[in-house]
Amino acid sequence: MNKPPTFVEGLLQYVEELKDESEMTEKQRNILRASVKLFAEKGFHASSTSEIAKEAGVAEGTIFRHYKSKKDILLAVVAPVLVKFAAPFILKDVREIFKEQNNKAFSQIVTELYRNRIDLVLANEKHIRILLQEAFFHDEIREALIATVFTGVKEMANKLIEAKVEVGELRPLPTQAVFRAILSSMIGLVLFRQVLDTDEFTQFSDDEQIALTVDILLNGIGNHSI
Amino acid sequence: MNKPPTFVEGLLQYVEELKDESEMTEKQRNILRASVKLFAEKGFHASSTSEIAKEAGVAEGTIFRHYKSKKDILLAVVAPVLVKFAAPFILKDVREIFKEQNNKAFSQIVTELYRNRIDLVLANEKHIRILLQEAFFHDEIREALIATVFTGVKEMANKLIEAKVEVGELRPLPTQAVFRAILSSMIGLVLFRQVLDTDEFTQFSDDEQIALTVDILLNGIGNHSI
DNA sequence: ATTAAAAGTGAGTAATCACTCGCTAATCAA
DNA sequence: TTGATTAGCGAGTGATTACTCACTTTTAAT
Repeated sequence: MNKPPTFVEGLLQYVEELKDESEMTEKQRNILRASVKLFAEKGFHASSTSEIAKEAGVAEGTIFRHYKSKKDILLAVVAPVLVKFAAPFILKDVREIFKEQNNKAFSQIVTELYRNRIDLVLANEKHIRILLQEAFFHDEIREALIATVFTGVKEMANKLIEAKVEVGELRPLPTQAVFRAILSSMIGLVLFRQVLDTDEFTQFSDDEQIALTVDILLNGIGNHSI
Repeated sequence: MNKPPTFVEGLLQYVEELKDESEMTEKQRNILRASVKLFAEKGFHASSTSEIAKEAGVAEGTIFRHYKSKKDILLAVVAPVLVKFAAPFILKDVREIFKEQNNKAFSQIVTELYRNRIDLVLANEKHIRILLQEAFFHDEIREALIATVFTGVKEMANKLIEAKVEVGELRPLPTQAVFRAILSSMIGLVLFRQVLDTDEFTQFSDDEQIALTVDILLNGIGNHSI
Protein backbone atom coordinates (compact mmCIF):
# COMPACT_ATOMS: atom_id res chain seq x y z
CA MET A 1 0.00 0.00 0.00
CA ASN A 2 3.03 2.25 0.34
CA LYS A 3 3.97 4.42 -2.55
CA PRO A 4 7.20 3.03 -3.94
CA PRO A 5 9.39 6.05 -3.12
CA THR A 6 8.00 6.11 0.40
CA PHE A 7 8.89 2.49 0.81
CA VAL A 8 12.51 2.80 -0.18
CA GLU A 9 12.89 5.78 2.09
CA GLY A 10 11.19 3.91 4.89
CA LEU A 11 13.36 0.87 4.38
CA LEU A 12 16.55 2.88 4.41
CA GLN A 13 15.36 4.71 7.46
CA TYR A 14 14.58 1.46 9.24
CA VAL A 15 18.03 0.20 8.41
CA GLU A 16 19.52 3.26 10.04
CA GLU A 17 17.79 2.20 13.22
CA LEU A 18 18.99 -1.36 12.84
CA LYS A 19 21.84 -2.31 15.06
CA ASP A 20 25.01 -3.12 13.25
CA GLU A 21 26.19 -6.65 14.00
CA SER A 22 29.41 -5.23 15.35
CA GLU A 23 27.66 -3.30 18.08
CA MET A 24 25.75 -6.33 19.31
CA THR A 25 26.54 -8.40 22.33
CA GLU A 26 27.95 -11.85 21.80
CA LYS A 27 24.72 -13.28 23.20
CA GLN A 28 22.55 -11.19 20.95
CA ARG A 29 24.42 -12.38 17.88
CA ASN A 30 23.90 -15.92 19.10
CA ILE A 31 20.18 -15.31 19.42
CA LEU A 32 19.97 -14.11 15.84
CA ARG A 33 22.10 -16.95 14.53
CA ALA A 34 19.98 -19.51 16.40
CA SER A 35 16.77 -17.89 15.15
CA VAL A 36 17.92 -18.01 11.54
CA LYS A 37 18.78 -21.66 11.91
CA LEU A 38 15.51 -22.66 13.55
CA PHE A 39 13.22 -20.45 11.44
CA ALA A 40 14.78 -21.81 8.27
CA GLU A 41 14.47 -25.38 9.45
CA LYS A 42 11.00 -25.45 10.98
CA GLY A 43 9.42 -22.09 10.31
CA PHE A 44 8.65 -19.16 12.54
CA HIS A 45 5.56 -20.49 14.27
CA ALA A 46 7.02 -23.93 14.89
CA SER A 47 10.11 -22.51 16.58
CA SER A 48 9.63 -21.67 20.26
CA THR A 49 11.51 -19.04 22.20
CA SER A 50 12.71 -21.72 24.60
CA GLU A 51 14.26 -23.59 21.67
CA ILE A 52 15.92 -20.44 20.42
CA ALA A 53 17.31 -19.75 23.89
CA LYS A 54 18.63 -23.29 24.16
CA GLU A 55 20.19 -23.21 20.68
CA ALA A 56 21.77 -19.84 21.42
CA GLY A 57 23.07 -20.90 24.82
CA VAL A 58 21.18 -18.12 26.53
CA ALA A 59 18.49 -17.73 29.15
CA GLU A 60 15.02 -17.22 27.76
CA GLY A 61 14.73 -13.87 29.49
CA THR A 62 17.77 -12.58 27.60
CA ILE A 63 15.88 -12.87 24.33
CA PHE A 64 13.22 -10.48 25.52
CA ARG A 65 15.81 -8.06 26.83
CA HIS A 66 16.81 -7.42 23.19
CA TYR A 67 13.59 -8.12 21.30
CA LYS A 68 10.30 -7.11 22.77
CA SER A 69 8.45 -9.98 21.08
CA LYS A 70 9.13 -13.11 19.09
CA LYS A 71 7.97 -11.38 15.93
CA ASP A 72 10.57 -8.70 16.53
CA ILE A 73 13.24 -11.36 16.10
CA LEU A 74 11.72 -12.29 12.77
CA LEU A 75 11.84 -8.72 11.54
CA ALA A 76 15.40 -8.33 12.74
CA VAL A 77 16.33 -11.43 10.77
CA VAL A 78 14.49 -10.50 7.64
CA ALA A 79 15.08 -6.76 7.27
CA PRO A 80 18.76 -6.88 6.32
CA VAL A 81 18.00 -9.24 3.45
CA LEU A 82 15.36 -6.92 2.09
CA VAL A 83 17.94 -4.17 2.10
CA LYS A 84 20.41 -6.37 0.26
CA PHE A 85 17.74 -7.10 -2.32
CA ALA A 86 17.03 -3.46 -2.92
CA ALA A 87 20.50 -2.01 -2.54
CA PRO A 88 22.12 -3.10 -5.80
CA PHE A 89 19.18 -1.69 -7.70
CA ILE A 90 19.01 1.53 -5.78
CA LEU A 91 22.67 2.29 -5.72
CA LYS A 92 24.82 0.53 -8.26
CA ASP A 93 22.58 -0.45 -11.10
CA VAL A 94 20.56 2.71 -11.26
CA ARG A 95 23.66 4.73 -11.92
CA GLU A 96 25.37 2.29 -14.19
CA ILE A 97 22.38 1.47 -16.29
CA PHE A 98 21.12 4.99 -16.75
CA LYS A 99 24.40 6.77 -17.20
CA GLU A 100 25.97 4.33 -19.60
CA GLN A 101 22.88 2.59 -20.81
CA ASN A 102 23.91 2.68 -24.43
CA ASN A 103 27.34 1.31 -23.75
CA LYS A 104 26.06 -2.09 -22.80
CA ALA A 105 24.04 -4.51 -24.83
CA PHE A 106 20.76 -5.52 -23.27
CA SER A 107 21.92 -9.10 -23.11
CA GLN A 108 24.96 -8.06 -21.13
CA ILE A 109 22.91 -6.08 -18.64
CA VAL A 110 20.57 -9.01 -18.09
CA THR A 111 23.47 -11.43 -17.80
CA GLU A 112 25.05 -9.33 -15.09
CA LEU A 113 21.71 -8.97 -13.33
CA TYR A 114 21.14 -12.74 -13.28
CA ARG A 115 24.67 -13.42 -12.07
CA ASN A 116 24.21 -10.83 -9.33
CA ARG A 117 20.89 -12.25 -8.17
CA ILE A 118 22.15 -15.84 -8.09
CA ASP A 119 25.11 -14.81 -6.00
CA LEU A 120 22.78 -12.92 -3.68
CA VAL A 121 20.60 -15.97 -3.17
CA LEU A 122 23.58 -18.24 -2.62
CA ALA A 123 25.01 -15.92 0.00
CA ASN A 124 21.72 -15.57 1.89
CA GLU A 125 20.03 -18.89 1.34
CA LYS A 126 18.53 -19.37 4.80
CA HIS A 127 17.42 -15.78 5.21
CA ILE A 128 15.70 -15.79 1.84
CA ARG A 129 14.01 -19.04 2.69
CA ILE A 130 12.63 -17.46 5.85
CA LEU A 131 11.66 -14.35 3.94
CA LEU A 132 9.64 -16.29 1.38
CA GLN A 133 8.04 -18.53 3.99
CA GLU A 134 6.82 -15.73 6.17
CA ALA A 135 5.79 -13.47 3.30
CA PHE A 136 2.79 -15.76 3.03
CA PHE A 137 1.49 -14.77 6.46
CA HIS A 138 2.81 -11.37 7.43
CA ASP A 139 1.46 -8.53 5.36
CA GLU A 140 4.29 -6.11 6.12
CA ILE A 141 6.90 -8.62 5.01
CA ARG A 142 5.02 -9.50 1.86
CA GLU A 143 4.52 -5.88 0.93
CA ALA A 144 8.13 -5.07 1.62
CA LEU A 145 9.25 -8.04 -0.46
CA ILE A 146 7.03 -7.13 -3.38
CA ALA A 147 8.13 -3.52 -3.19
CA THR A 148 11.77 -4.55 -3.07
CA VAL A 149 12.03 -7.16 -5.78
CA PHE A 150 9.19 -5.90 -7.90
CA THR A 151 7.76 -2.42 -7.58
CA GLY A 152 11.08 -0.81 -6.82
CA VAL A 153 12.64 -2.46 -9.83
CA LYS A 154 9.79 -2.22 -12.27
CA GLU A 155 9.89 1.47 -13.01
CA MET A 156 13.60 1.42 -13.62
CA ALA A 157 13.44 -1.70 -15.74
CA ASN A 158 10.59 -0.33 -17.77
CA LYS A 159 12.54 2.77 -18.70
CA LEU A 160 15.45 0.65 -19.78
CA ILE A 161 13.20 -1.62 -21.81
CA GLU A 162 11.51 1.27 -23.54
CA ALA A 163 14.86 2.84 -24.33
CA LYS A 164 16.12 -0.40 -25.82
CA VAL A 165 12.96 -0.78 -27.85
CA GLU A 166 13.43 2.69 -29.33
CA VAL A 167 17.03 1.91 -30.19
CA GLY A 168 15.73 -1.18 -31.96
CA GLU A 169 17.52 -3.68 -29.79
CA LEU A 170 14.28 -5.13 -28.46
CA ARG A 171 11.03 -5.99 -30.21
CA PRO A 172 8.21 -3.47 -29.70
CA LEU A 173 6.25 -5.65 -27.27
CA PRO A 174 4.21 -4.40 -24.32
CA THR A 175 6.75 -3.30 -21.74
CA GLN A 176 4.98 -5.16 -19.00
CA ALA A 177 5.20 -8.45 -20.89
CA VAL A 178 8.91 -7.97 -21.47
CA PHE A 179 9.45 -7.19 -17.81
CA ARG A 180 7.59 -10.31 -16.85
CA ALA A 181 9.67 -12.41 -19.23
CA ILE A 182 12.91 -11.11 -17.73
CA LEU A 183 11.75 -11.66 -14.16
CA SER A 184 10.29 -15.09 -14.94
CA SER A 185 13.54 -16.27 -16.42
CA MET A 186 15.40 -15.03 -13.40
CA ILE A 187 13.05 -16.73 -10.96
CA GLY A 188 13.19 -19.93 -12.99
CA LEU A 189 16.95 -19.84 -13.00
CA VAL A 190 17.16 -19.53 -9.23
CA LEU A 191 14.29 -21.91 -8.57
CA PHE A 192 15.74 -24.72 -10.67
CA ARG A 193 19.16 -24.22 -9.17
CA GLN A 194 18.04 -24.22 -5.57
CA VAL A 195 14.89 -26.32 -5.43
CA LEU A 196 14.55 -28.48 -8.46
CA ASP A 197 18.23 -29.30 -8.66
CA THR A 198 18.32 -32.52 -10.64
CA ASP A 199 21.15 -34.58 -12.01
CA GLU A 200 21.31 -33.11 -15.45
CA PHE A 201 21.05 -29.55 -14.26
CA THR A 202 24.51 -29.83 -12.81
CA GLN A 203 26.04 -30.74 -16.14
CA PHE A 204 26.14 -27.00 -16.89
CA SER A 205 27.91 -24.40 -14.83
CA ASP A 206 26.02 -21.41 -13.47
CA ASP A 207 27.44 -19.14 -16.14
CA GLU A 208 26.48 -21.57 -18.87
CA GLN A 209 22.96 -21.74 -17.47
CA ILE A 210 22.77 -17.97 -17.43
CA ALA A 211 24.05 -17.70 -20.98
CA LEU A 212 21.49 -20.25 -22.16
CA THR A 213 18.70 -18.45 -20.34
CA VAL A 214 19.63 -15.07 -21.78
CA ASP A 215 19.91 -16.59 -25.24
CA ILE A 216 16.42 -18.04 -24.95
CA LEU A 217 15.06 -14.84 -23.46
CA LEU A 218 16.34 -12.80 -26.39
CA ASN A 219 15.88 -15.27 -29.23
CA GLY A 220 13.16 -17.62 -28.03
CA ILE A 221 13.06 -21.36 -28.41
CA GLY A 222 11.38 -21.38 -31.79
CA ASN A 223 13.36 -22.19 -34.94
CA HIS A 224 13.24 -19.40 -37.52
CA SER A 225 16.28 -20.38 -39.56
CA ILE A 226 14.07 -21.72 -42.32
CA MET B 1 13.43 -39.79 -3.36
CA ASN B 2 10.65 -41.90 -4.89
CA LYS B 3 11.12 -43.14 -8.37
CA PRO B 4 8.65 -41.24 -10.54
CA PRO B 5 6.51 -44.23 -11.58
CA THR B 6 6.32 -45.39 -7.98
CA PHE B 7 5.11 -41.99 -6.92
CA VAL B 8 2.30 -41.73 -9.41
CA GLU B 9 1.16 -45.20 -8.45
CA GLY B 10 1.38 -44.33 -4.80
CA LEU B 11 -0.53 -41.13 -5.26
CA LEU B 12 -3.31 -42.77 -7.19
CA GLN B 13 -3.46 -45.51 -4.60
CA TYR B 14 -3.69 -42.99 -1.79
CA VAL B 15 -6.52 -41.27 -3.59
CA GLU B 16 -8.40 -44.53 -3.74
CA GLU B 17 -8.28 -44.58 0.05
CA LEU B 18 -9.41 -40.98 0.25
CA LYS B 19 -12.97 -40.52 1.20
CA ASP B 20 -15.09 -39.01 -1.48
CA GLU B 21 -16.66 -35.77 -0.36
CA SER B 22 -20.08 -37.25 -0.96
CA GLU B 23 -19.57 -39.98 1.61
CA MET B 24 -18.55 -37.54 4.31
CA THR B 25 -20.68 -36.32 7.13
CA GLU B 26 -21.90 -32.75 7.05
CA LYS B 27 -19.69 -32.04 10.05
CA GLN B 28 -16.66 -33.59 8.45
CA ARG B 29 -17.07 -31.46 5.36
CA ASN B 30 -17.30 -28.44 7.63
CA ILE B 31 -14.06 -29.41 9.32
CA LEU B 32 -12.26 -29.59 6.00
CA ARG B 33 -13.75 -26.35 4.78
CA ALA B 34 -12.81 -24.57 8.00
CA SER B 35 -9.30 -26.01 7.87
CA VAL B 36 -8.77 -24.81 4.31
CA LYS B 37 -9.89 -21.35 5.29
CA LEU B 38 -7.70 -21.10 8.39
CA PHE B 39 -4.63 -22.80 6.94
CA ALA B 40 -4.74 -20.49 3.94
CA GLU B 41 -5.15 -17.41 6.09
CA LYS B 42 -2.71 -18.03 8.91
CA GLY B 43 -0.82 -21.19 8.07
CA PHE B 44 -0.92 -24.68 9.48
CA HIS B 45 1.05 -24.11 12.67
CA ALA B 46 -0.74 -20.88 13.54
CA SER B 47 -4.17 -22.49 13.26
CA SER B 48 -5.28 -24.34 16.36
CA THR B 49 -7.65 -27.26 16.48
CA SER B 50 -9.93 -25.27 18.77
CA GLU B 51 -10.17 -22.55 16.12
CA ILE B 52 -10.95 -25.12 13.46
CA ALA B 53 -13.66 -26.61 15.64
CA LYS B 54 -15.15 -23.20 16.30
CA GLU B 55 -15.04 -22.19 12.63
CA ALA B 56 -16.60 -25.50 11.62
CA GLY B 57 -19.31 -25.33 14.28
CA VAL B 58 -18.20 -28.61 15.76
CA ALA B 59 -16.89 -29.93 19.06
CA GLU B 60 -13.14 -30.29 19.22
CA GLY B 61 -13.45 -33.99 19.90
CA THR B 62 -15.28 -34.50 16.62
CA ILE B 63 -12.19 -33.44 14.71
CA PHE B 64 -10.17 -36.26 16.19
CA ARG B 65 -12.94 -38.72 15.52
CA HIS B 66 -12.23 -38.27 11.80
CA TYR B 67 -8.55 -37.31 11.76
CA LYS B 68 -6.16 -38.93 14.14
CA SER B 69 -3.93 -35.87 14.29
CA LYS B 70 -3.84 -32.26 13.16
CA LYS B 71 -1.34 -33.13 10.47
CA ASP B 72 -3.78 -35.66 9.12
CA ILE B 73 -6.14 -32.81 8.35
CA LEU B 74 -3.40 -31.08 6.41
CA LEU B 75 -2.77 -34.15 4.30
CA ALA B 76 -6.47 -34.59 3.67
CA VAL B 77 -6.64 -31.00 2.47
CA VAL B 78 -3.56 -31.16 0.30
CA ALA B 79 -3.71 -34.58 -1.31
CA PRO B 80 -6.64 -33.94 -3.67
CA VAL B 81 -4.87 -30.90 -5.13
CA LEU B 82 -1.76 -32.90 -5.85
CA VAL B 83 -3.92 -35.34 -7.73
CA LYS B 84 -5.50 -32.56 -9.72
CA PHE B 85 -2.05 -31.29 -10.59
CA ALA B 86 -0.92 -34.63 -11.82
CA ALA B 87 -4.08 -35.91 -13.42
CA PRO B 88 -4.23 -33.80 -16.58
CA PHE B 89 -0.68 -34.79 -17.37
CA ILE B 90 -1.10 -38.42 -16.59
CA LEU B 91 -4.38 -38.95 -18.33
CA LYS B 92 -5.37 -36.41 -20.92
CA ASP B 93 -2.20 -34.79 -22.11
CA VAL B 94 -0.11 -37.91 -22.35
CA ARG B 95 -2.52 -39.42 -24.79
CA GLU B 96 -3.26 -36.30 -26.75
CA ILE B 97 0.29 -35.13 -27.05
CA PHE B 98 1.86 -38.42 -27.95
CA LYS B 99 -0.77 -39.79 -30.22
CA GLU B 100 -1.35 -36.65 -32.22
CA GLN B 101 1.80 -34.79 -31.44
CA ASN B 102 2.41 -33.79 -35.02
CA ASN B 103 -1.06 -32.45 -35.47
CA LYS B 104 -0.53 -29.57 -33.12
CA ALA B 105 1.99 -26.79 -33.33
CA PHE B 106 4.22 -26.51 -30.31
CA SER B 107 2.88 -23.04 -29.63
CA GLN B 108 -0.63 -24.41 -29.50
CA ILE B 109 0.30 -27.16 -27.09
CA VAL B 110 1.99 -24.67 -24.78
CA THR B 111 -0.91 -22.26 -25.05
CA GLU B 112 -3.35 -24.95 -24.02
CA LEU B 113 -1.05 -26.01 -21.19
CA TYR B 114 -0.82 -22.47 -19.82
CA ARG B 115 -4.56 -21.96 -20.09
CA ASN B 116 -5.14 -25.23 -18.27
CA ARG B 117 -2.71 -24.44 -15.46
CA ILE B 118 -4.10 -20.95 -14.90
CA ASP B 119 -7.61 -22.34 -14.65
CA LEU B 120 -6.37 -24.98 -12.23
CA VAL B 121 -4.80 -22.36 -9.99
CA LEU B 122 -7.87 -20.15 -10.12
CA ALA B 123 -10.14 -23.02 -9.15
CA ASN B 124 -7.93 -24.13 -6.25
CA GLU B 125 -6.38 -20.92 -5.05
CA LYS B 126 -6.50 -21.56 -1.31
CA HIS B 127 -5.49 -25.18 -1.53
CA ILE B 128 -2.49 -24.32 -3.67
CA ARG B 129 -1.51 -21.59 -1.29
CA ILE B 130 -1.53 -24.11 1.56
CA LEU B 131 0.34 -26.61 -0.57
CA LEU B 132 3.14 -24.17 -1.33
CA GLN B 133 3.33 -22.89 2.23
CA GLU B 134 3.66 -26.28 3.82
CA ALA B 135 5.97 -27.68 1.15
CA PHE B 136 8.66 -25.64 2.86
CA PHE B 137 8.43 -27.66 6.06
CA HIS B 138 7.00 -31.08 5.35
CA ASP B 139 9.31 -33.28 3.34
CA GLU B 140 6.58 -35.61 2.08
CA ILE B 141 4.55 -32.73 0.73
CA ARG B 142 7.52 -31.10 -0.93
CA GLU B 143 8.61 -34.34 -2.53
CA ALA B 144 5.11 -35.06 -3.72
CA LEU B 145 4.79 -31.55 -5.12
CA ILE B 146 8.09 -31.72 -6.97
CA ALA B 147 7.25 -35.14 -8.30
CA THR B 148 3.84 -33.95 -9.44
CA VAL B 149 4.56 -30.65 -11.12
CA PHE B 150 8.12 -31.39 -12.07
CA THR B 151 9.53 -34.88 -12.24
CA GLY B 152 6.31 -36.42 -13.46
CA VAL B 153 6.07 -33.85 -16.22
CA LYS B 154 9.69 -33.55 -17.18
CA GLU B 155 10.14 -36.86 -18.90
CA MET B 156 7.05 -36.37 -20.98
CA ALA B 157 7.91 -32.80 -21.84
CA ASN B 158 11.43 -33.72 -22.78
CA LYS B 159 10.25 -36.30 -25.29
CA LEU B 160 7.96 -33.74 -26.84
CA ILE B 161 10.70 -31.13 -26.97
CA GLU B 162 13.15 -33.51 -28.57
CA ALA B 163 10.59 -34.56 -31.13
CA LYS B 164 9.85 -30.95 -32.01
CA VAL B 165 13.55 -30.21 -32.29
CA GLU B 166 13.97 -33.05 -34.75
CA VAL B 167 11.04 -31.83 -36.80
CA GLY B 168 12.76 -28.44 -36.89
CA GLU B 169 10.05 -26.58 -35.06
CA LEU B 170 12.33 -25.79 -32.13
CA ARG B 171 15.94 -24.70 -32.00
CA PRO B 172 18.44 -27.42 -31.08
CA LEU B 173 19.02 -26.17 -27.56
CA PRO B 174 19.69 -28.36 -24.52
CA THR B 175 16.37 -29.98 -23.68
CA GLN B 176 16.68 -29.11 -20.04
CA ALA B 177 17.08 -25.41 -20.82
CA VAL B 178 14.00 -25.45 -23.03
CA PHE B 179 12.02 -27.23 -20.35
CA ARG B 180 13.09 -24.66 -17.83
CA ALA B 181 12.08 -21.82 -20.13
CA ILE B 182 8.61 -23.28 -20.60
CA LEU B 183 8.11 -23.86 -16.90
CA SER B 184 9.53 -20.46 -15.94
CA SER B 185 7.14 -18.68 -18.26
CA MET B 186 4.25 -20.61 -16.79
CA ILE B 187 5.24 -19.85 -13.23
CA GLY B 188 5.76 -16.21 -14.10
CA LEU B 189 2.38 -16.05 -15.74
CA VAL B 190 0.62 -17.40 -12.68
CA LEU B 191 2.77 -15.52 -10.21
CA PHE B 192 2.16 -12.15 -11.82
CA ARG B 193 -1.51 -12.82 -12.11
CA GLN B 194 -2.05 -13.95 -8.55
CA VAL B 195 0.60 -12.19 -6.50
CA LEU B 196 2.07 -9.27 -8.35
CA ASP B 197 -1.24 -8.24 -9.82
CA THR B 198 -0.72 -4.59 -10.63
CA ASP B 199 -2.86 -2.01 -12.34
CA GLU B 200 -1.48 -2.37 -15.82
CA PHE B 201 -1.52 -6.13 -15.78
CA THR B 202 -5.27 -6.03 -15.93
CA GLN B 203 -5.25 -4.12 -19.19
CA PHE B 204 -4.76 -7.47 -20.91
CA SER B 205 -7.04 -10.46 -20.64
CA ASP B 206 -5.70 -13.81 -19.53
CA ASP B 207 -5.71 -15.11 -23.07
CA GLU B 208 -3.85 -12.07 -24.31
CA GLN B 209 -1.27 -12.54 -21.57
CA ILE B 210 -0.87 -16.16 -22.54
CA ALA B 211 -0.49 -15.30 -26.21
CA LEU B 212 2.15 -12.70 -25.40
CA THR B 213 4.00 -15.14 -23.18
CA VAL B 214 3.99 -17.88 -25.78
CA ASP B 215 5.11 -15.41 -28.43
CA ILE B 216 8.05 -14.34 -26.29
CA LEU B 217 8.85 -17.92 -25.35
CA LEU B 218 9.07 -18.93 -29.01
CA ASN B 219 10.52 -15.77 -30.52
CA GLY B 220 12.32 -14.05 -27.67
CA ILE B 221 12.32 -10.39 -26.88
CA GLY B 222 15.29 -9.49 -29.06
CA ASN B 223 14.76 -7.70 -32.35
CA HIS B 224 16.11 -9.62 -35.31
CA SER B 225 14.16 -7.91 -38.07
CA ILE B 226 17.17 -5.95 -39.14
C1' DA C 1 36.23 3.50 44.01
C1' DT C 2 31.47 4.80 43.14
C1' DT C 3 27.55 4.41 40.75
C1' DA C 4 24.19 4.11 37.31
C1' DA C 5 22.90 1.82 33.35
C1' DA C 6 22.76 -2.23 30.60
C1' DA C 7 23.04 -7.30 30.07
C1' DG C 8 21.85 -11.56 31.73
C1' DT C 9 19.26 -14.81 34.50
C1' DG C 10 15.62 -18.44 35.53
C1' DA C 11 11.65 -19.36 38.18
C1' DG C 12 7.01 -18.15 37.51
C1' DT C 13 2.64 -16.75 34.85
C1' DA C 14 -1.80 -17.37 32.58
C1' DA C 15 -3.07 -18.91 28.35
C1' DT C 16 -3.18 -22.09 24.91
C1' DC C 17 -1.78 -26.32 22.68
C1' DA C 18 -3.02 -31.04 20.54
C1' DC C 19 -5.27 -34.68 22.06
C1' DT C 20 -8.15 -38.21 25.25
C1' DC C 21 -12.04 -40.29 27.27
C1' DG C 22 -16.34 -41.45 29.08
C1' DC C 23 -20.47 -40.32 27.59
C1' DT C 24 -24.95 -39.68 24.65
C1' DA C 25 -27.31 -39.47 20.00
C1' DA C 26 -27.98 -41.08 15.58
C1' DT C 27 -27.76 -44.69 12.03
C1' DC C 28 -28.80 -49.05 10.31
C1' DA C 29 -28.69 -54.04 9.38
C1' DA C 30 -30.98 -58.15 11.17
C1' DT D 1 -37.11 -53.89 18.37
C1' DT D 2 -32.78 -55.14 19.28
C1' DG D 3 -27.84 -54.74 19.16
C1' DA D 4 -23.97 -52.87 17.46
C1' DT D 5 -21.41 -49.58 15.06
C1' DT D 6 -20.45 -44.87 14.03
C1' DA D 7 -20.84 -39.75 14.87
C1' DG D 8 -20.72 -36.22 18.03
C1' DC D 9 -19.79 -34.11 22.26
C1' DG D 10 -17.16 -31.22 25.84
C1' DA D 11 -14.86 -31.24 30.11
C1' DG D 12 -10.35 -32.53 31.29
C1' DT D 13 -5.24 -33.85 30.39
C1' DG D 14 -0.25 -32.63 30.90
C1' DA D 15 2.80 -30.26 28.13
C1' DT D 16 4.22 -26.14 26.06
C1' DT D 17 3.62 -21.38 24.75
C1' DA D 18 5.27 -16.30 24.69
C1' DC D 19 6.36 -13.35 27.93
C1' DT D 20 7.33 -11.03 32.89
C1' DC D 21 9.81 -9.77 36.81
C1' DA D 22 12.65 -9.50 40.74
C1' DC D 23 17.14 -10.32 40.97
C1' DT D 24 22.45 -10.64 40.04
C1' DT D 25 26.42 -9.66 37.13
C1' DT D 26 28.94 -6.97 33.86
C1' DT D 27 30.24 -2.80 31.72
C1' DA D 28 31.77 1.72 31.58
C1' DA D 29 31.81 6.57 32.63
C1' DT D 30 33.06 9.63 36.44
